[in-house]
Amino acid sequence: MTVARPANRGPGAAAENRRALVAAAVVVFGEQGIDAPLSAVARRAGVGQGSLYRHFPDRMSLALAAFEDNLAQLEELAAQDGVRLDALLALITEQTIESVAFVEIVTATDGDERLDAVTARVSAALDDAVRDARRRGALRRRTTTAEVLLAIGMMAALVAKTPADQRRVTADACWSMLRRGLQP
Amino acid sequence: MTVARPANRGPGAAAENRRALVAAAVVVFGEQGIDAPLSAVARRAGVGQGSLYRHFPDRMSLALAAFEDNLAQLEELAAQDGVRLDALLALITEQTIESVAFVEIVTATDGDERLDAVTARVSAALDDAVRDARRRGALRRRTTTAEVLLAIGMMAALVAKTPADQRRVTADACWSMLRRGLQP
Amino acid sequence: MTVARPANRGPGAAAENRRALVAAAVVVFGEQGIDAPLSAVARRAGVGQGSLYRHFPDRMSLALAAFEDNLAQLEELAAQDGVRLDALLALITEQTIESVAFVEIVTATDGDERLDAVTARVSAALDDAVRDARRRGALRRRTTTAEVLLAIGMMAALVAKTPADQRRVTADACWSMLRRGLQP
Amino acid sequence: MTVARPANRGPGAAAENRRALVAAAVVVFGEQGIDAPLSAVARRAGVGQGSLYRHFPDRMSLALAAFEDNLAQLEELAAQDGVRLDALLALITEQTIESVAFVEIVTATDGDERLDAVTARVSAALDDAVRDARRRGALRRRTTTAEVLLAIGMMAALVAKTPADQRRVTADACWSMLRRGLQP
DNA sequence: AATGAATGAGTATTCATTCAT
DNA sequence: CATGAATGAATACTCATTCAT
Repeated sequence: MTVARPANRGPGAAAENRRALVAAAVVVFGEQGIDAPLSAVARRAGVGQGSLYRHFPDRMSLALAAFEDNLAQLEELAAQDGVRLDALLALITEQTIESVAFVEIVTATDGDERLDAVTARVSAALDDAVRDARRRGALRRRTTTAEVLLAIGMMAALVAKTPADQRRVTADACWSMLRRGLQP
Repeated sequence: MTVARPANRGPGAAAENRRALVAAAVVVFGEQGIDAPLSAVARRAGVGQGSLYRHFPDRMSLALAAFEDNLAQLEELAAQDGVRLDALLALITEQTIESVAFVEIVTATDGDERLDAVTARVSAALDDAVRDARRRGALRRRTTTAEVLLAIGMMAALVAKTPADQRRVTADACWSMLRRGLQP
Repeated sequence: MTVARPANRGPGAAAENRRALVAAAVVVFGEQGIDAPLSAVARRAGVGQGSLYRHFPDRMSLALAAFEDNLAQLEELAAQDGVRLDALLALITEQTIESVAFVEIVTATDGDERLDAVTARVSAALDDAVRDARRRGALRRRTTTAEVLLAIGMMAALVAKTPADQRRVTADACWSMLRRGLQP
Repeated sequence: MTVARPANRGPGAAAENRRALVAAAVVVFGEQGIDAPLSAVARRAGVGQGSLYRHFPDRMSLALAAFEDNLAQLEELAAQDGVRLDALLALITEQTIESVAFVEIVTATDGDERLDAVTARVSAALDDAVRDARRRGALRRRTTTAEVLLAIGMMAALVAKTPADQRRVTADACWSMLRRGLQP
């Protein structure tokens, strides 16, 4: 007895599925955190579980794809002329507030090397602005990008544990203290 | 369906069981975080599931018991004459390094009021030292205990996400920046 | 290490405990039905689990004791001069409405012989009134007590499945039909 | 911790699984009542727990599916020309005798609206026959379908509490009295 | 290459019953 | 004889992952 099979949109749907999965992951991870059920992502994407696994063999690869957008935005902003460090930090803060998972991923503990790559990209995106801020006297002499990343990490880690409706306030309070720690 | 019953060490084992459960919880939560399976705690304590639930009706009550020791230590230290804020922060940092779960609890998001009590106790333990530090000029004028708690929160949140073997280094780096943010 | 043991009121408390257990059972079974946790009964009675088991080795023996009162009331009423069947049925109906468990026990399916004894007592309590009702022409000729018990059983079984706040209405509706079935 | 995976008969097994689950539910619920462990149903169906939950997200949906057959039979019979109320009641009685759970469901107390739908279907199935019986003088004037349902409810509630081997006798006795209550 | 059903291990929680004190 | 803690079996439910079609 053959069971009614729903539409199999065929190979052509591959790219479309991938996009849908990423979009769904952004939302689901953003709402429920990085431990959200993958089935929820697949469901929201309107895509079979199997396809999810084909495109993204593990949770991390899906998460990375989901937040590639954030990274790209950051890099794009960083590439603009005369962008100040504050603007970049503001963007990162915004992204953090919007999605718990973004932080959970970036500060994840698994020895996954793909994460190192992410950190490297963020670091690279900040590098110029850090140097510029140092020159302008907005940062203490000898402040490294790593230190700025540390500050970001602290803010983000705390904001991630904060109920959504208080995140912005918390983030502001964090920066208010951290900025004094970074300034000359 | 009555089955052979294993040893029932009797009510006399109650206190011992409780201790064993708390000890197990310290280890298990410390290693796996606050979401660790309760069955793992029971197993490690060598105690039946039912006994765990009798002693600690929910996860939070077990967690609180597990970290009561930390709080007590903190309060004891705070009660000593002439204790400086740095010493208290050092103790908290040490506790954080030793157990992920401690932070997860303290910074937990659930509206559990027992957590507010914990925060209140930490706050109370720091209060005198904060005032003293302000007077000594070790803190900026008008720095509140709440701000100190914020700093602790950031440090702890980040350390909690750091692999065990790098926690101390990370904690030091955090404080190095946070201290500048707190000082005049 | 000796654990603090709460009051052991000693053997003298036996009778008192028994009474407390029965009273608690009436309430708990009445509210939650015959499958209520025995621990709830012990707790409400303020008596140890062990004592419960000593007095009542199984659920049924506790249940029977709990509803002995109902039976006694019925027998008492039945013993009065000139009592009509209707009065007895009204009492039984009232008891049914008040406690689901009463029915659950009386109509229980287990081959427990103690239940047969209960049925026999109810039957005996009704016998005279049934005979009288037949004589008065309030029951069809040849109506047996067993038939009356059947009617009671149907009413009770249905009422037992009815939400508490609709039991009285349901009971009335039942009797309204059943009475036509019993009358000449 | 990936373990050896047993046969996955594939999606083709879906319909077959569903059927097996329903069949198992009929038996298990019929034997043990509506509170039977769902795991017992899954086991008897030779189907994974997860599949059970996929097909039937809650106990009630499984139960309804299990007794859909009974309803369908009833509706089919009701649709035939010139069917008498007695025939419908006989069928219902037969179904009741065969499965405790059928009654437990139909007379269930939860406010589940799906149950109201079932009651409505039974009611609809009886309506014509009730009207006809009234016309033929087989029912008292003004007897409503609701009253007939009440009679069914009483019979069923009692039969459900009767040991399997005495159900038929009990059911006959019930109807014998109830019929007098329904007739002119 | 897509689909979505199948699978069962894992976890939380409850409760009847036993037994040391 | 009372006490109440101990025990673990039983059950509901979820979800990561596999795989027939």
